[in-house]
Amino acid sequence: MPRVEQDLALAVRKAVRKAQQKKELPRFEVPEVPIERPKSVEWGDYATAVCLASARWAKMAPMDIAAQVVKRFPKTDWLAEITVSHPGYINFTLATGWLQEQVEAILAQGERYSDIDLGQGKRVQVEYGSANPTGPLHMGFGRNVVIGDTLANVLDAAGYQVQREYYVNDAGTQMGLFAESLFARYAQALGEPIQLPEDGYQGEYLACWGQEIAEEHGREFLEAPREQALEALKRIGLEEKVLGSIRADCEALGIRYDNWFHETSLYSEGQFETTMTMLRQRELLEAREGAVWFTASTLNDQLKDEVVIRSSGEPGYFASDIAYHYNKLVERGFDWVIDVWGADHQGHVPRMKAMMGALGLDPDRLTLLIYQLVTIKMGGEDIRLSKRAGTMVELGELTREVGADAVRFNFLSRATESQMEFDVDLAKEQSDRNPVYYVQYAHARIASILREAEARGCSPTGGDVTLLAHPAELALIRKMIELSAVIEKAAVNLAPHHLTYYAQELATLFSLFYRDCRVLPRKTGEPGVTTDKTAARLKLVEAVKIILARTLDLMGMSAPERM
RNA sequence: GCCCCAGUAGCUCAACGGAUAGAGCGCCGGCCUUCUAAGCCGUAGGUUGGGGGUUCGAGUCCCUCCUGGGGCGCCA
Repeated sequence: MPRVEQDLALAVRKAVRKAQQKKELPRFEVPEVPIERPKSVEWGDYATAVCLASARWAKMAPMDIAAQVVKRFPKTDWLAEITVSHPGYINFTLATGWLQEQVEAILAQGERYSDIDLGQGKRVQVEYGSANPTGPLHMGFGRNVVIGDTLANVLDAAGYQVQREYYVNDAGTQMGLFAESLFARYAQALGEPIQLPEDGYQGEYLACWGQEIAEEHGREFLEAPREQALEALKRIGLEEKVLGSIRADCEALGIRYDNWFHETSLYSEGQFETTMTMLRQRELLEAREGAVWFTASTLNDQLKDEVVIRSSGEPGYFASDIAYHYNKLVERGFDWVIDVWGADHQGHVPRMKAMMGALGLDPDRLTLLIYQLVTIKMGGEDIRLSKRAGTMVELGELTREVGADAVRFNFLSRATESQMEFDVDLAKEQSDRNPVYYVQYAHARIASILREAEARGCSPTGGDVTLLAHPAELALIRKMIELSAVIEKAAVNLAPHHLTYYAQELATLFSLFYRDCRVLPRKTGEPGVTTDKTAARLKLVEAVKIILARTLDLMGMSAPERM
């Protein structure tokens, strides 16, 4: 895996020091050396503005500093040209030979060519999904699971050891309400005139599940004591119905999990007691108004105190979150924990950070990744989603109608901090023109070329990559080596949306190559392509297939051989 | 009232503090006897919500105002 940016930054730093030793530059502290990709080819493959930033410390014109740095730049075989341009940039152009070698390197290293070692094996847990388990996932949660799953892929590629977790909130009042609602639907299915609780879950899905349970179990739960019946329905509803549907929806979208963590286990295994004791010892708990409070206001006057144990004796959600995160960071010892949360939970972030401090943990070990909520447009109207009111579009339904790859791409192509509108009608209607198909089409075309090559007996074996000198070929190679930088950017900023843009750019460059450079000899007439060039281009095309497939894989999408 | 996020082309959205702000969709016009036309080429479209400031340099950082979304519960 090439680390061009890092090598360049180091070399620039070295050159400045050398020039300073030779008294060609005055002594000054070298600032961070930013390496960027210029927008125009006339500025080379990479550029740095470090001389512009240094000008005020060096008390010299940026152009003059740049000239001195270039003079002392260490010799390398992978750079062809180093130039200076106004108002003081240093521009670097990669050697053609080095670029061509990367094709061989990609073929040799395969899909892991672009992986980096940013994480150095650190153990990170990404928790995503984790909706209240009281019904099927709605569309809005698609954004949550797609961001989380893709981020996990990216961090894995960036050298972290990743665990993917779903937190099942199977304790608390919402579950109780769910059980009562399900009981009512079950009873109604058997002809009993039992009303839904006032704040109960109204969704159609509960009526279906009630019906199913009535068919499977008959009047069993009507005859049982109410408490016992509610417990049984809660268990059946949660394990069989809710989690069953969530697992199915995730699977349909290609969302993977390594672990499903049940909230109730925090109580049954003593985790909850342990953390409460810790907080008590640190004098952060206070009994007041019949409840027990976490006195966050003593830690930070921006914060309000928070109830941890309600006057009913039941722990509140914040209490279980403390225990849960203690479990992740201390008991299970993850170096870093990332929770993917919707913007409706943002108010919870400062409390969680304060809680980390209260437990004596470094707050940076916990990242709360907040994504802005999705607004749904259907039939030209904005729809408000509410599971309890039953107005929802189910994620599974969306996946069936629009297709998993298109759904993922749609949710993925926006930065997490920007609001997005999902126009369901447009997504269905335009599924053929969705950019995801553009990327997949490029992959399918490559597969087609390779099939055709085999049928005609053309082979890449012995292909000489130094024949790959056409501008379209070199542009493709340049884009391929960029994937490492994209993975890094996505991992550092927790911004998986960069992948979608990269994928489109790579596909575009392949399309241009396809237009300008024939791979296989023409069947009839001339001019054709020499055998040498065919072999070299087959190597290039195979490499592109690897990088494109890897990019699609990181986004959790399929790389079709035919379309 | 206080806190968080956003405001960029007709629409949906990009842009590590860097050079001339970019894509897709949509509009209009071209290109299939040749490896997949789900493709390619061309045209049009912008005072980056308004106003100040910091900086060699601001869509990006700071202040302020306006607009939209979210939060401020013994729900999660």
